[in-house]
Amino acid sequence: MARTGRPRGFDKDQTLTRALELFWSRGYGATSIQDLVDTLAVERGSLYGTFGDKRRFYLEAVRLYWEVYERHLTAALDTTPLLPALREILTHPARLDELISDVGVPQGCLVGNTTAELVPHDSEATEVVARSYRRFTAILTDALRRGQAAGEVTDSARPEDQAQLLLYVVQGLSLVSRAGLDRTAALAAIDTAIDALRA
Amino acid sequence: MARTGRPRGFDKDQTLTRALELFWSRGYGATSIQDLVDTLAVERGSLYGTFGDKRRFYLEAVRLYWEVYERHLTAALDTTPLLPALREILTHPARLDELISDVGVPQGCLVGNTTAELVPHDSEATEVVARSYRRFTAILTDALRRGQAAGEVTDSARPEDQAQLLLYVVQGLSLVSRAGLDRTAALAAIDTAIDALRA
DNA sequence: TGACTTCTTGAACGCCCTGTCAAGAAGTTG
DNA sequence: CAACTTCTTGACAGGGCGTTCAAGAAGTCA
Repeated sequence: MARTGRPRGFDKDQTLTRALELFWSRGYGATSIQDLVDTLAVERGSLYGTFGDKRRFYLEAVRLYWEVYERHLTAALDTTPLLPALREILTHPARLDELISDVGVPQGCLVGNTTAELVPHDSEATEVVARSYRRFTAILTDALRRGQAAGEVTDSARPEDQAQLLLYVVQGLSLVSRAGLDRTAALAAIDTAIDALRA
Repeated sequence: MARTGRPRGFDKDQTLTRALELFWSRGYGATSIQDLVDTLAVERGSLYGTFGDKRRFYLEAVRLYWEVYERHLTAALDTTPLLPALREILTHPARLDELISDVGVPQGCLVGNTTAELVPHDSEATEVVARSYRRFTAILTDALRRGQAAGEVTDSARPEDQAQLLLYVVQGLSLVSRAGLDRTAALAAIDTAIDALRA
């Protein structure tokens, strides 16, 4: 029994990455299948055959986005001292190193954008988003715990609570920046947050 | 010359308020004119005649939302001591006293939701949103300056920067809460932020 | 080669959307 | 009353949307 057939004429991962960029810059609703067909140079039927319908396609892109982001996050926090790394993470919430939106403007965090657009109506999207947030706080909690143990981070609050607060800060910055980024003000606010963590 | 005609059969302000609730709970794109017609019990033509097209209608609702919010914000901060009031503001970002969404779930801040959905593509929306953020930071900056002068708030950072950071926190909390609110964790994070402001 | 499987293509379907418009209803004014 | 203005109603147009599908192309396997 032959299990093979005509091979795909495009690279699945690369196509998903480019779709991610488009979804990221335009949002879910404002990105039509036709937009995807035009941008990806893959016909409708092939997209449906490969990725399922639009929603599945989008959610897959969000998962990929988070996967990449989490890798960067973990790598960045695996250093000493911690606070400069944390500052770096807060400073660039709207851009990943490998995935930069096609417009020059910050597009925010795709997970955050998804939260605003699909949550809480879409339960699957809610799961993906909620899990990303849990992962973020878990990773930061670990790092902050190490920071506290090393005497670098203040122990006036629990690492869990500091991490949760930083989630709010990074998502807030990411969102607000879409409306126009005053880089100086943003940096000053971030430094204020970092200073508050200092032991 | 007669300047009058048949009077409107519905209350304009009340209709706008109810439209605001619908837009708030569903978002711009996911709210169809038909939804509005059904919910508001006002026919399409009347809506178009009164509020213009969908975008103008929505932006008017966002302006109203902000107007109400700003009134509450100003009133809440016009008290001593400042920090409890600030805590109250951070605690309830997703609900206004007078405007509560029809679902039990937090729907976030309508300005934040607009930022995610229409900004930066829609320049008029960007203006409305950016101005709301500027007003928020201005009001909080004033309050924090008074708090610093009174010795209640730490002067280890400039009031402007503290205010900007609080904007991020409130917007981040508001957004993240849509994906499911862990009230205990949220409160702990907010207390962490408030404690960091204490002199 | 021929059978089989998978991918590609692009036309077509049905749906819902925003926005318009003409006819009628409901007021005010003189 | 008649003239005038404004609002209401709901059908309608036109377009874009997501999705499907049949026919053909391009591979593998025996």
